[in-house]
Amino acid sequence: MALSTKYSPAEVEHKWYAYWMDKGFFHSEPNLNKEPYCIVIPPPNVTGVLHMGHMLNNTIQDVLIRKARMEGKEACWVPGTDHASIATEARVVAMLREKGIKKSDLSREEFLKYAWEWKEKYGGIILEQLKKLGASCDWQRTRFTMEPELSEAVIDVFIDLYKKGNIYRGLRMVNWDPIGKTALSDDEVNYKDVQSKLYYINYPIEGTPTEFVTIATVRPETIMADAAICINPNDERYQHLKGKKALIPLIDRAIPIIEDDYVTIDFGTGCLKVTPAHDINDYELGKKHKLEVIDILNEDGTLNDGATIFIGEDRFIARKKIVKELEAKGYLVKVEEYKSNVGHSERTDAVIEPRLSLQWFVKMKEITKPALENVMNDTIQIIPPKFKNTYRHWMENVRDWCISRQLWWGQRIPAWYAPDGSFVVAKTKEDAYSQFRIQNPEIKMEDIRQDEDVLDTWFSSWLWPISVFDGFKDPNNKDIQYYYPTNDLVTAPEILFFWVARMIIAGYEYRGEMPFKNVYLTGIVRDKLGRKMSKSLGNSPDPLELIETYGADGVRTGMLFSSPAGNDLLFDERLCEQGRNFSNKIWNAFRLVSGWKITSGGQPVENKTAIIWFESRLHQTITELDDHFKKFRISDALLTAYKLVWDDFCAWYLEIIKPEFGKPIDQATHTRTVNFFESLLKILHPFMPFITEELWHELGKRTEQDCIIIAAWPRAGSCDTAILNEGTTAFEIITEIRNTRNTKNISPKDALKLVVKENKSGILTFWPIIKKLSNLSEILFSREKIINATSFHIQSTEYFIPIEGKIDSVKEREVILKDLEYQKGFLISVDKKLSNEKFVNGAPTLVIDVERKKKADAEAKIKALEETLRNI
RNA sequence: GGGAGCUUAGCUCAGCUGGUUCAGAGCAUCUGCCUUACAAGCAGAGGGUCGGGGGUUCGAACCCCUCAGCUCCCACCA
Repeated sequence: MALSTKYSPAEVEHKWYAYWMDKGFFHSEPNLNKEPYCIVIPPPNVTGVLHMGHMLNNTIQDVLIRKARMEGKEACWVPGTDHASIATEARVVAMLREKGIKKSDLSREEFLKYAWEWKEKYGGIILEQLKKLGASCDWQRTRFTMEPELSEAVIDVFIDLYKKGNIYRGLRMVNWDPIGKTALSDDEVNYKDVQSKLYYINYPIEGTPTEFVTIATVRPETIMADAAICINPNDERYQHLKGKKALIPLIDRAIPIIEDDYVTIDFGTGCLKVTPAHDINDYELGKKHKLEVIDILNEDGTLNDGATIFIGEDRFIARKKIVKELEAKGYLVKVEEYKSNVGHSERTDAVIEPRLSLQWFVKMKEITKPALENVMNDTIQIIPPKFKNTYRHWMENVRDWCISRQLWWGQRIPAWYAPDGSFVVAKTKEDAYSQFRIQNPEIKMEDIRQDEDVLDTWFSSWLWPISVFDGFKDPNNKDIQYYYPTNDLVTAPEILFFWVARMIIAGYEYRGEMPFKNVYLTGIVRDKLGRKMSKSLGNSPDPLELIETYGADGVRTGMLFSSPAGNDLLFDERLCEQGRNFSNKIWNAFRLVSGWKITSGGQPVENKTAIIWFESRLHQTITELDDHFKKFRISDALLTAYKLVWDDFCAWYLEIIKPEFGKPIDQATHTRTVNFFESLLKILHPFMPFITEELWHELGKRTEQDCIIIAAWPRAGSCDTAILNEGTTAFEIITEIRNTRNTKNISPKDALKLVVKENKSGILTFWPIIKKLSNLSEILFSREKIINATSFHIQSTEYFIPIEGKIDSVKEREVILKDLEYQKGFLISVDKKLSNEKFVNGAPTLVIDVERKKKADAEAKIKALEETLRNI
């Protein structure tokens, strides 16, 4: 059956993925005879579906793991998902709402039952999608951050940190998400520029109702929570107000006018309303001046009784109503447009409300020390290194980490409370009970209740590189001893602090060792206009559709064609098209090679040369590839392989050895060519796993286990630079001849004669190749003048192509004169350099030798050109 | 406000220690080809004052200063 000229990936991909799984090639167990290589996946949210960021990220990881596997390492890629407490809980709440169930009507247990059901049903989608991409994860090791063993680890770590005094409970201003109804850590808040309004409001002075103090605020709905007006003590304008009181409009509550140089004189009106319950800075100011904290908001962002007016209204509706009333009663002075930076919840996008509450915190100062040190001294390497500074900046200014969340989906905080409010931290209620009994022998088991809150998701994912290993708590556990520390971590720079930094902290805290050696930070995938790909913009292509259109190999190569580490990737679907075209090119090269009949006849001399030449190119390229990989230049590695296959193998090598149509190829050349093809497939396999596996099996008879996925990565051998240089010259000659045909309108079918103007003819072993690829009838070597010929120069050698009647001597002269002019100019600049004493004294001899050679070459070429000119 | 980075061909980007013809690659473009592996292709070609200015150096895309534009991270002054 004739093979189609188009490669169709769809049928191949499913087949090989299933085969690899079936043969257990993805699975890894500790093997002391082999060097381990381990990657843990950045666990995607259980709520997630595959997006372009995942595609990039996981393609890179798969390239690395496949390369390691081929290098004979015990390659282990641990997959899994993250329970993502806020995001998942929000999904489940939404799902319940659709069913007409309110979360508030459910008990904790009932809700969690729904949540687990949801997770079982939808939680694995993304992992299934990764398989389509070809991700060679060890699926037997799939982990979930909330499975029992991992959850237990989280609780143990909490208790341990508490005992060490690194976890505490405290009343703090936290970022409150009124939609999620939970506290967020600082990192979960996104600040966005929002066009808002600055309201200037008059507060009457107590006792002198005609006198006012004007403040400016963007949040007029919080005036009922005001505890003071603050002025700068040095502000000349307000000296008369010192010691007086102001009345809050609408509610007429008197508040003191205080002084603090925190207030900027020339900002706004120079008067600041102080609202300790609803602003972080005001809270600090309030503490300093011992002001009353008046909380007027409920946890869902509506006004509470403390507000005394507009009770029950949403904060933003209340704002409008209050403004209206202030205006009606004459308190509103003016309104200005104002751009302010407003915090939004990363998960729900709600406007963050600073809120005072009791939360749990991790003290960061001490435990971050080894994590900072070992990144700065490159024990852990961050690629690209520019992120080291960002990392250091964060680590040096890190604040305590708020880890409690007012949610149900997650690991519940192991703190237990007695009716009197005292608490203990314990793994079980029984433990807590016995601890309480020491203080209070009267206490009853049923009086003890557990903290309602759960832990921040990152408090579980920071243990991921440790907790993914079975039985990791056992000090003699083989898995963790063998695989830890893992090798490379590939992730997006966005989660450098959320996750990467915290994993490093936990790694040193709990294993005394780094969790991974290298952190490779990918870029952010943007569209070709530079916008971040997002659902709301609708500018992100569906990865699965892309795979369907271009094949997984095509999409993988498309992603990698332009993704230097840490630089954003402007994704263009055309890159995938290029990847698909490359698959097709490989496919067609295979069609050519597989279609040949083999003869036992002799090997043409040009084939011998071609084989020596290509072998050198191959080895040279493998050396380059290994270097690129070592430096995590994945994109460069791919491009290097791409050029080797397309240019060197297909365009040169195959064209040289290709027999005339219908004629057979000699056995020796065929065997070597198949070997070369196999090496190329191996080099390509990490990037394009499917087509390479398919062709690997097409190219030879294979046993069941003989798959390219575990074939040995080619070793770089010696490389004959002399032959490579000869090849380069030969290809230049061929290109010049083809160019001559193009410009002179000579058909490739008309044979030409080439005259080389030199007496030494034996240097280049490539003459037969030149003859074949440029369709020459003969090649002559002569010092004689050649008439009626066009010519070109390669280095200082001149070549003639006699073409009767096609010579335009005026044009020929022009071309040569132009070249001559350039060469003369070049010679002058070289001469100038060489006659510069400082250069000759200052530059290394190697550089000077090069300049001397340049001079000699230029002189020879000028001489040759001048001679040609005389002959035209 | 603090920090980091970017600016090289129409586009996306390499350029690693200042020195080989160093001004590169891929894509796109143009010209000619459906030539028996491939038009998802083949053979050629054109295209750049390395953001502007200044300096250091025998020598600068690369080091320093300065100006301009862009991006990201951190902080959150009402």
